Parts: sequence; C-alpha cells; structure tokens
Amino acid sequence: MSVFSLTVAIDYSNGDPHIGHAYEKVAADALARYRRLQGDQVSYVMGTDEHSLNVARAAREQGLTPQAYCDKMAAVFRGTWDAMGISYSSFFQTSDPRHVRAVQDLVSRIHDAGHVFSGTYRGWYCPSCEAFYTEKDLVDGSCPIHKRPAVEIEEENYFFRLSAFRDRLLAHLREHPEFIRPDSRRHEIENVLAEGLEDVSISRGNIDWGVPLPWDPKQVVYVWFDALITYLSAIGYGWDQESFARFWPADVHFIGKDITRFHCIIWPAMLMAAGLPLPRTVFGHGFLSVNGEKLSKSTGNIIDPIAFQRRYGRDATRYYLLAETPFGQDGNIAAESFVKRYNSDLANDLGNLVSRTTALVDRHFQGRVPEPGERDQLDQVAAESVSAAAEAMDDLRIHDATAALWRLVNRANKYVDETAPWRADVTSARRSEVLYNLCEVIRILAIALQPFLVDAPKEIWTQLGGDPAELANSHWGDTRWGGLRAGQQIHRGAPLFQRLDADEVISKAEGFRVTTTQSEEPGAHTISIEEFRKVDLRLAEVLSAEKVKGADRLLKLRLRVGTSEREIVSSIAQHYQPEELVGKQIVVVANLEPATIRGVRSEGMLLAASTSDGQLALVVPEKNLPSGIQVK
RNA sequence: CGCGGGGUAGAGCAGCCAGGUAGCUCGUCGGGCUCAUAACCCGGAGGUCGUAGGUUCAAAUCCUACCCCCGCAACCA
Repeated sequence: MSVFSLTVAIDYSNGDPHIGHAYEKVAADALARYRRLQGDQVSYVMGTDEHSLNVARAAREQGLTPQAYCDKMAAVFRGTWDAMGISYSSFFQTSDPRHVRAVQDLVSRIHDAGHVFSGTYRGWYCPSCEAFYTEKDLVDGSCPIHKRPAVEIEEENYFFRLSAFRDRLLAHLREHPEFIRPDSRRHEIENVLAEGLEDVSISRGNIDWGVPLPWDPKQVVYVWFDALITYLSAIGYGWDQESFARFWPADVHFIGKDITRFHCIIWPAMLMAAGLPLPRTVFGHGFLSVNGEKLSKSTGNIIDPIAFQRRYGRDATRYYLLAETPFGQDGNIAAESFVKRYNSDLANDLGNLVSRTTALVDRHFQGRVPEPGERDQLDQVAAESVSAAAEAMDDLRIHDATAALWRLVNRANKYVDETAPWRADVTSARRSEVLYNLCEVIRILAIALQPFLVDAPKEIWTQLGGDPAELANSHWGDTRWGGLRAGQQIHRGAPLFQRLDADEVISKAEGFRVTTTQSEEPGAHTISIEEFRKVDLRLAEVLSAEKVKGADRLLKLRLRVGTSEREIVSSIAQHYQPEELVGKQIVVVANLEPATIRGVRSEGMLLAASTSDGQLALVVPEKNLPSGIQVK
C-alpha cells in the first residue's frame, strides 16, 4: 500500500472560518479522497496557528486564557470542516504540547548545525503593548489594539542564516520544477532567489505567548517558524517516529498564493538546515473574491461556508468551489454563476440523468436492473472519462477532473435521446441493454464522483439498490465496466439536486451576503482632551507637488504652514495628480516626528479619509482661511 | 527601464510552447423529443483573437514596438 501525505495551511485562529478557508480544505479533501480511492494510506493535515499576539489579545478581551481561547477557536474550525465533510486525518493546534516540543527540537537541530546566529532585529513595536508586531498583525501600519502607529525599533535576537541556502534552493528548483506549482509561482520564487536572500529573525523577546527557545527561554520562536513546523509535528515528529517516517516528506502542501515565499524559500531552507527531506510539491492556489471584491480578514468581508451549505447543500458548495475555478487561478463567487452551475451541472445533467434512468427502469422492468447486452461504446466513453479524471487529479487539475466526469454524464444523457428506450417500437431486449448501460454508467459515476461530492454518490448508489457499505469500500478500479449486477432492485428517490429558482437566488442572494464587520466601533477607546491637544493640526496650503521617483503611491508636497514652509510625503499618488493639488488647502499634523520615506524627508502627515476598497478623499476646509491656523 | 501573469463571441475560459479550417461552458434564437427535475438532444446567430508593424505560401499561434488590466516586490507619517 502506498502512502500519500498532504497538508493545507494552518489557519490563523483569530477569526471565523470563511469561504476562502473552505476552498483550500475542499480542494485538498478532493485529493485526499481520490488518493484513498486509489488505495493509498492518506495523511491529510490541518490545524490552527495560535502563537500570535492578536490571539493573546482576543483571549484577554474575552476574559479567557490564550489556551482556552485557542481551544474554542479550534473547535469552531473543526466543526466547520466536519460539517463540510472534510476528511482530514489530523488537526493540530500549535499550542499542543507535542507541537511545542517538536518546534524546540527542530529549532535546536538548526541551531546545533550552526545555522543560527544572534543579531539585531528591526521591527514594529507598539509601546502601549510593549510588544513587537509582524506586518501581518498591523492594521494600516498601526498597532491593532491602540490604533497608533507602531514604531520601528531594534532588538537583539536570533537569526537563521537563510542567505546560505540560496544556491541549494536554486539547484533544487532546477532539478525539481514540480516543487513549486503552478509554474507562474515558481518563476516568482526564482526571481526572488536570483535577487538574493537576507537572513531572517527567528525569535522575539518580550512575548510570553509562544514557544520558548531551548537555549534562551527569554525569547520565543517567531510565529512563522513555529507555524511551518506543524507540518512535521502533526504527523508525529518528536512523538511518533513511526508515523513521521511514514508520512514525511509530504507529497503536497496546499497553500494560498500569499504565503508562497514562506513555503518555497524559508521552509525548504529550514528543512535543509535540519537535515530533513523536502516536500515534493508546494501548490499555491488562487484566491476567491465575492462579487469581484477581495475577501480579507482585515476588512472582514466573508461568506460563511456553513450558512452557505445549509442553504444549498454541501455537495453543491463543494462542487461549485471545485469546478468553477481552476485550482491555482483566482476565482470569483457570485450568485449568478453559482445558480447556473448548480442548475445545469448538478440538477439538469447529473440529477436528471439519474432521475430519468431510474424512472425508465421502474416503468419497464419493475424496478430491477435489466440484463446487459450491446454496450454501444458507452463502456469506452466511461473508461476514457474516468481515466482522464484520474490523470487530471494526479496532475492536481481538480476542475479538469470534474469536467472529465461530466463528459460521461453528458454522453449518457445524449445516449438516452438516441436510443429512446421509452418508445413502444423498441424491443424488450434492446431496452434491456440500453437501460443496463445507463445504470452502469450511473454506478461508475457514483464511485468516481466520491472525491468531489460526499452525499450524492451515496444517494445514487442507494437508488441503484446498492449497499452503502460496498460503496464506502469501493476502489477507483471498480469503475471498470460491468460491475453492476442485473436483477438488483432499484429505489427511485427524490431528485438529487432540486433546481434552484435563479431569480430568487440572485435577488435574495442567501448565503452570499458579505458581512462587513467593523474592525472597531468608533469611540471604543477614549482619549483625554489633553491627549488630543498634543496633536497639532494645522491648515496648510499646497505650494507644489511631485511624484517620488521609484514609488508608485507617494507624492512629495511642499506646503506653506503659516509663515514657514515644509515638505511632507504622502501615499496619495494613485488618487490625486500632483498638479490638481497645487493651491489646495489641506489639514496636516504639524508636530509629527519627521521621518524619511523612500529617501525623502517628511515633516508631518496630511489628513485623508479612505475605504478598504481603495477610495480616498483629502480633508479640506469648507472655505479658505489663512494657512497655518490651528484646526481643532 | 524591478519581476511576473494576462488582454480570444454578451459572460467566464481553452487554443499559443511544437504556425495551416477559432473551440468549450453559460446565455441567446430556432428545431426535436416527451423517459426525466419546463429537464434532455440537435442546429443557428454572435469573434477583423488589445493596437501597429514584421517574418512566412500561411500567424490567435513566431518577432518588434506600443496601449490597457492584474498580481508580487517597493512604498504606506
């Protein structure tokens, strides 16, 4: 028996699961189920990424210990995947003591092998939290708790000598082009490598929520290092050597394209440093949008996969995610495309095929599968369809696999029309072989559809009169023609997929609603009048404006503030032409600590309102007043 | 000149690497069938393949220039 090992990205346990999470899990689930059908022993690993400051904060806000909060969130995620029929074999939390030990073990190996040195780390620090943030944590460059700009600060900690692995990584990519897929992502990584690598910090001080470094417990392992190691710990690294030896290296890591670099550069370098084999393939899949708008954790626009499948069924949810968009490319979710795909593929093609076939068997053969005879080449069509589907799955082209199976569905529907078994002038023998062929096609589909749909295959099998346990134990090879026994009693059932009313789905858009959670209620944190007075807001007049070279978003503005002049840099180049700003009055923060951006000194900051989807408007006085006067 | 992907019927995509009647799904129009979930099957209309040049007997496909979108990187006082 061969082994197949795959993973999905562990989820940041700081928000509810949304359709984007579900997409990756469903795709991986299709692959896992397919490999099991092929007889493999499959490991499918997922989990939650918990050692983040935001997690600790959310726990505090809810009056829970970080661990209690993480367990609660893990239960939410697990519950979602269970409900969707995701057949994971291991769900691992990074707070699991076994994971903590695994991280310490691996980091020690890298350290002992001489790939770690101490150095100075520069990062974003929030004085109010007394803690460092990653860019991932920051909201518009500010601390997510206190909403004030994080300060760039330095700290002594430990570094991983990533730069030393550049040549080996390049060589690996050359020898194993399948290491990064799709190809476009490999090109991206090749370019990054060509430009050279910088060593990366792997620890943080001043944090107590995380994995302590074995050789310096005052520091914790940087969350990314920590998170990646889940791929090892979840399958037994450090606690079940036999399991680990069996399931490592992974065959595939499924990840979102945003984290390609971590998985294609840092992760393999870590493994090289620790003397472990690399995973065969890292697959960076595309992102889903909803009605053309990006899903994003920070703006909180999500579709709840559970609400969606409660309304439309989990097979429809799975099928839509898998068949609508080529895995690897970005996709869009919309009520219009969903209802079309549901009605045409699931209801009209597949469901109706089963319905008309069982109806004919019912009527003409008292519900018993008739005797086989001439196959009319349907056996060949079935074999081609099934093998094309297998080939597509082996190549991780999941949507091609469903398309291949639907070629059989469509051919069978056409066959019904060609043979017209309902007609009175069709001989009983002819009708018998035709309907056997159709039933056999349906049986084959029930087996081959199992990776993609979890409920419909059972229903089809049962309607055909088969034993569900037999289907559960079926093998991909059972799609060979002729497996159906004549005489089997069929049980005509309700339509597999009831057609949806397109107008109703589109107008109500149930389950599609994008819920935008406010990141924070206005006024949640109050400041005193004294604190406000510290901010020196002034009216200023734009004397001149020009683009900052080498930066797409930056404009350099020369301002008159009262009797003095100053320059500020602002990221509004995509919203305003330099010339249209000249002469305008704007509001600036006049006593902001100067900073140098892109080599240009900026003495202050202008006020503008912006939305998450990229609209921006300058704050300007309602009528012109002398520049330099205070705004309050 | 930072790197990469892309611009093909109303929509979404394939074809391009290995030039030679432009294909698929949905929609649309017409027909057939009436077993079936008003489903199924057949046929039609609809494309100067981003623009302009070039190579060639022949270019969506190769070459050059340009325009426009989208990622990544950079940048975000």
